[in-house]
Amino acid sequence: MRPTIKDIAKVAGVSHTTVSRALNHSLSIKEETKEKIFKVANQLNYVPNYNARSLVLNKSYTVGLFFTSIANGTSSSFLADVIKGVNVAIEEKFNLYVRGIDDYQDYKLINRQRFDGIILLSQSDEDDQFIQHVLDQKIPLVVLNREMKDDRCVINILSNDRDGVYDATKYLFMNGHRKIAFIEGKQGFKSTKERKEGFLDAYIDLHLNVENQYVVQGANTMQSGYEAMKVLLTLANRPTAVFCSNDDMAIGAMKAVFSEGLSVPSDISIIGFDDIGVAQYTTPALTTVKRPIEKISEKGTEQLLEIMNNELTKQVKIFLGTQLIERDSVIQMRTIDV
Amino acid sequence: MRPTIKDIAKVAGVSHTTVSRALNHSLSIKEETKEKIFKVANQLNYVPNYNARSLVLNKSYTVGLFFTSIANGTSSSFLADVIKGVNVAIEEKFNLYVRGIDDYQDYKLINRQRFDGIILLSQSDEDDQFIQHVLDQKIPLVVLNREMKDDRCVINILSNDRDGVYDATKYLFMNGHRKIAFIEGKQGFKSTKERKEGFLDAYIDLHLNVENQYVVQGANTMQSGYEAMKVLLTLANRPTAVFCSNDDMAIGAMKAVFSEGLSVPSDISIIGFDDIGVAQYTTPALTTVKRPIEKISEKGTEQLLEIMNNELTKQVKIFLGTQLIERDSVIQMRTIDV
DNA sequence: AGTGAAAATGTTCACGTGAACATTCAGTCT
DNA sequence: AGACTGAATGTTCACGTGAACATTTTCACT
Repeated sequence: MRPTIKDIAKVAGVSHTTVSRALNHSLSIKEETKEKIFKVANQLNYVPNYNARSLVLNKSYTVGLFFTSIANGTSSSFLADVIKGVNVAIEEKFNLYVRGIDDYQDYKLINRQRFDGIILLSQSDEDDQFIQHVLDQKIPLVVLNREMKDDRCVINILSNDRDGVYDATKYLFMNGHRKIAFIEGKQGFKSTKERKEGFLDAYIDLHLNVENQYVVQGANTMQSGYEAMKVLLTLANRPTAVFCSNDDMAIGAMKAVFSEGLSVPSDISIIGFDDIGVAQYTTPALTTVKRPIEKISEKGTEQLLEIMNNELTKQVKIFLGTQLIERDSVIQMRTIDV
Repeated sequence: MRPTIKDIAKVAGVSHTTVSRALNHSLSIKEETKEKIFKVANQLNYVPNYNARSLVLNKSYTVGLFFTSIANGTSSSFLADVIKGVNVAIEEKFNLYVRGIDDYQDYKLINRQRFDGIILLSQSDEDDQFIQHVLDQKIPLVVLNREMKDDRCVINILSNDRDGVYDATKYLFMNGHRKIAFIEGKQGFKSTKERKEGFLDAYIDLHLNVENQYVVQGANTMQSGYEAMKVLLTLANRPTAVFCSNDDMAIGAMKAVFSEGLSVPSDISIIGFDDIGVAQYTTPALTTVKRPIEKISEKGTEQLLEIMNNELTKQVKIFLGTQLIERDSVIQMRTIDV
């Protein structure tokens, strides 16, 4: 059996409380005693029992990392980037649990005893129910990636997708494009709505006529991007540029263009969103809007740890800027037909 | 404060042990009492305290999912596929804990009290130290993705990379290629070695002369594939086909070919390994060797749960086959120069 | 040396659960 | 009816830790 503080106490000839205090660096322990206890602890190869500690302190040393869904609509690179970001910032003593909200039948299992804090990568308004549950449980919460409109006490970190799309659309315009199509993301995702709004705002500000047929539904997957582009290519009045709500769909869309014997960007310019790893390795390299998802995750984790330590529940909303990454999938139109 | 079994006991007018027994479906509880207790438990919205339970039962309800490293050398798609696979099979009551081995300074924190079972996606022989630690702790273990040669008690599930590469190399040969180059994976990874061996075996069996300059080092990243291919393209006697140890590098390699104004597959044929999501959306679509990593993860999780429940430590080694996926990045050579 | 205060350590208890052992109860057999 | 049996439930304790409160030790100051 692995040693407990009582075993250490016996060997060191002190009471178990003294050991506890020493290990927790209490100030009222003589330096000498402390050293002795640490020595014994090391000799016995002591490891604290987190379950017992959790029980008495009512802490879990666990941080939950939740996604709206892990199986559906969450791209690999998104999942991986988030996990990497969180891993950078999280302390070793914390366990990191990864799950999709949709894996849960019942939120009962999500409570203070099990989670010291929760990071939610929220993609859909439907997560609100989950968020409410977490808040009810008074579990420190950080919501990333989706803006929380109401004034509930949460840390909210996100990228300004709307502006990102707006700027990208304008960029297409500045390059002479007037017939700009848009491939939407997965229905029900907040980012889908945000990005579409950014696009429409730009369209209006640029005094372009919004043609319904230029807005096509996708589902955030490469396949859906492929299919959506196929539809756009059948149009009599074909667009000269297509904005795809994420890079995965942009990759699918490029494939669709090639499959018709057309070229990117000569025939069709394409812009994506996210700047995933492959984006710079496609041919042509994908012009896209970089969303600092790893940074967001890292920052969010830091904020969460801060709340967990200080117990103060300040409310913060941080927008991390997006950035247009110019690569080779957009061409400058020579003839501008207004 | 959330209710405990003692609160339930008080309301139901029984002892807390009776409540405990009822909730755990003990046979020696009258059906009537049991019903009453469940009713009260539901009314009070009772949720068991896992910390207390863990303390007394010495179980953690936690499964650890470990990677050799999360930040280095593990591709996004690999990470995501594994997590998805595990999530399919794991039961709701278990927490899933994700970390890279290299995030740990000290394995002390990895012990039976914290982990009921561990799934290791092993990529390097250096993981052996970790494996030994886990075995010493008598934590049920499943090692995926890398073959364990010795007879220690583990479940070992993996794909037969060597055969996969062998077959793919032969496929290039059958298509008339004689000058076949090879881009190695990240140094220190077992898969790197396995795949290289498969390649060399094929080379020998096909009576080809192994040219040292045809074997170039990579690091599993797209960038490294790009750079490695650049080197190959400078050779006086340029290869007609290149086998890349993973798809990421294949994507980088393709980019390198294009950047020289050459074409895939007309000038250079390329084969990858893994069959990641984008592989079918590159242009040309990437011919590759499919490795069923999600299946491996799912299967591994099932096996782990089995051991954890039955307590019996059987030893299993399962090879899941790889499969050559013919797409468009390999061309049949017309002139065969032996 | 004696006093008092602060520093250092010890004793006891609680956390929520489940197991071992103890007791009660209902029903059966003589 | 009394003794016995097994089912049903209760009592007590342990798990490992840390907090509250209690006690002892140390040391400065008179």
